[in-house]
Amino acid sequence: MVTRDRQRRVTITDVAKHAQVSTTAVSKVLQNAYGVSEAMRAKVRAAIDELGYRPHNAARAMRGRTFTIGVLLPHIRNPFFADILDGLTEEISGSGYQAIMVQSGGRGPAAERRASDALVDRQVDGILWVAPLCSKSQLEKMAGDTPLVVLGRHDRSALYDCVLDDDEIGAALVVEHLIALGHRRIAHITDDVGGRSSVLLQTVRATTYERVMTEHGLAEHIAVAATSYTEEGGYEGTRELLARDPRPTAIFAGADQAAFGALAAIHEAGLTVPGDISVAGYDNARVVGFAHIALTSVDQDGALMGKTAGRLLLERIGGRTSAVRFSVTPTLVPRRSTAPPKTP
Amino acid sequence: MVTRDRQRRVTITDVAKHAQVSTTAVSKVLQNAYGVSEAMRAKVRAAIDELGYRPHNAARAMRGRTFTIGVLLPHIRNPFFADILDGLTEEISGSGYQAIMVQSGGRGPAAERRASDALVDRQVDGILWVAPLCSKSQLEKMAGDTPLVVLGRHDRSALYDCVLDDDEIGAALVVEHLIALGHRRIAHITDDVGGRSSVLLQTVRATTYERVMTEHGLAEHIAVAATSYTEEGGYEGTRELLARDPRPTAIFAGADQAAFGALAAIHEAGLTVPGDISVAGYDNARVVGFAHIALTSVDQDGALMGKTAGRLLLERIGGRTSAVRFSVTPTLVPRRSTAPPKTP
DNA sequence: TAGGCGATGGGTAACGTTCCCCACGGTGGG
DNA sequence: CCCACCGTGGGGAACGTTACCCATCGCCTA
Repeated sequence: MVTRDRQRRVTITDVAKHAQVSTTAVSKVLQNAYGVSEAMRAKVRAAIDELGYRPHNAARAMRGRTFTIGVLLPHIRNPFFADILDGLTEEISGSGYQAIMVQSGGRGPAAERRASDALVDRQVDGILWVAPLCSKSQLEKMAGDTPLVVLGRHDRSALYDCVLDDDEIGAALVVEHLIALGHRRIAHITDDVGGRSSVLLQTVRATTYERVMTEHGLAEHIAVAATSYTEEGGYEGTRELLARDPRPTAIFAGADQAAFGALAAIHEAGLTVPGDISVAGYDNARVVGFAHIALTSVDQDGALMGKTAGRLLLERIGGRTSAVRFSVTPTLVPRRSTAPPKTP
Repeated sequence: MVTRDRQRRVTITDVAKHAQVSTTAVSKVLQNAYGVSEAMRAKVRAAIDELGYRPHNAARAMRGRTFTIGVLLPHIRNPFFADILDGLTEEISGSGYQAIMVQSGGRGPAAERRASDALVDRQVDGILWVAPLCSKSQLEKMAGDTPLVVLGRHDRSALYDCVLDDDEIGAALVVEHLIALGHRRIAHITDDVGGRSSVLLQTVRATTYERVMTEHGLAEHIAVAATSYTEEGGYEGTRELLARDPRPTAIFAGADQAAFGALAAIHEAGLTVPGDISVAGYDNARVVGFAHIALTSVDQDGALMGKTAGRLLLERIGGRTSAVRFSVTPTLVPRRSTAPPKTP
């Protein structure tokens, strides 16, 4: 490998020389530390501006802080994650921290592990982990190294904070909405890529679906397609469900993305929404209200969740060691994709 | 701020002690450097495994390399970016490099600047910058610090590589497709958030639209709504276009996301697609084929572009200094959202 | 007036890694 | 037999920043 002849960076030493003070003084100004006179502050600030100095992150990292927050996302295809990230960005902007994202999903637990290691190795000051699949003990191990906030997972730990929506309420809202409309043959599309652990939100949604169906005496109509929370998953799952006889009159997809795939499969089968089949999703990503077929969905305020996660992370970085659990209550947003079933 | 009592990391010194060799030797093994016997290699490898050693990234960064590639995306809402990232990830997986993402857009040029600075400050070994808005001189300045590949921008530089699709061909394909169907009043939705520089792909698409219209004697029907490549932008732009009299019979949205917004606005106005109005997008993000209304779009193979960008970046990091420009030829994917206009 | 104290500024040793050197031992050719 | 050379391994400085600790100075109090 050839060494690039990049121009030498401006360092804290250059600033110190230029301002005719010590590097320590410059560092103190940078940290807003105690024991710096106003005159010193001004002098150093001027030198920094004049030279266009920017702190060298790696050097800071060697001393313990990087002013970086790592975000682990399964992937970036789900628009709901963008809402979360917007909230996070809003919260940490102005705090001096910068968020970096890494994709954790798509290639199984080994990839997830690699991605989380990558953030730890890069010495980020805190990690927001969205929908982790790994074990609680692994999360706690990481929390020992780095302040950690977990989003979208139903467990508790004394070592990290949890931000989630109440998926039991959300899923129940959908199923009860469909039942209230008169549906009985209501099917569900779930994600089983990460297994069926009860801490995973997809498991909670699926279990709640089954519970509510049973409570309403509809246990015999329970029909679950276990694919994934993606367009492809929704498409395949729906094809599977449509092949059953009698076919469902409503489909509750565990995520909006899967619901999109469901719409495609239904259309391809020559059926209409909501005429022949009602479809509901979950997440209420901004796009679903804009879609041609406005999708009934469950809103869980991703921006608020992201914002809260950012706040909790900053608190933890600031020294809080007690654990916090923040849960938002989801609401149903009925739109045109759900309607009473045709009388048979 | 409280110092966390995180357990001390395993360092190269620990490995060296455990293997009873020097730190230099361990480093050499890590680098696959010349001058290391097979026995030494094995001994060090064993010690590394036994201790679970992972190199400390910040310390490496101080010496020049981080094994990190930075990706600057305007935002993560556009599913097309996910295709690019998949390609990049595929290419660099196994190379020892890790990609980290930063959002550059959403809050104007200052935010873009902050995001790019963040990556430079974090000493990434190379940067893939998707759809930058800043000036060429700023890009070249960055390229002096860090190997740079720019994706989706119509310029050339001796200092960085360019990956793009031929937007002239792509836009022409759409407009000619609509004209061939019999449309005359074809409108366009463009993005002018980043200004109207001719190096921006949105400008190229808009200019090409006007050129092809003119070439077909349809100059008087040119109608452009300048909003943004988002659902909201497509929605607002379409409302604006629908208010004209006579209203267009076809809308070419410069991006799929905007096309989704257009579909919503058209539906809201009580019109049908493609019955009353044809709609075409650009990017052919995977989701558009799945949507209920399958959208006519332009495919530019984001995965290939991402993969190529990754390759070029690795080459540049490896020492290549000559500039490369890689252009994919887009293809039209006609779907159900475009059809001949109603005879008036 | 001496001693102490608070406020400010600086010297310097780390942090973990790499890489430029140099040392050492063995081998082969003159 | 001596010297040059090659293959291997190690010593140690350097990267930029921070934080501990000490020095200095001016002022207040006993």
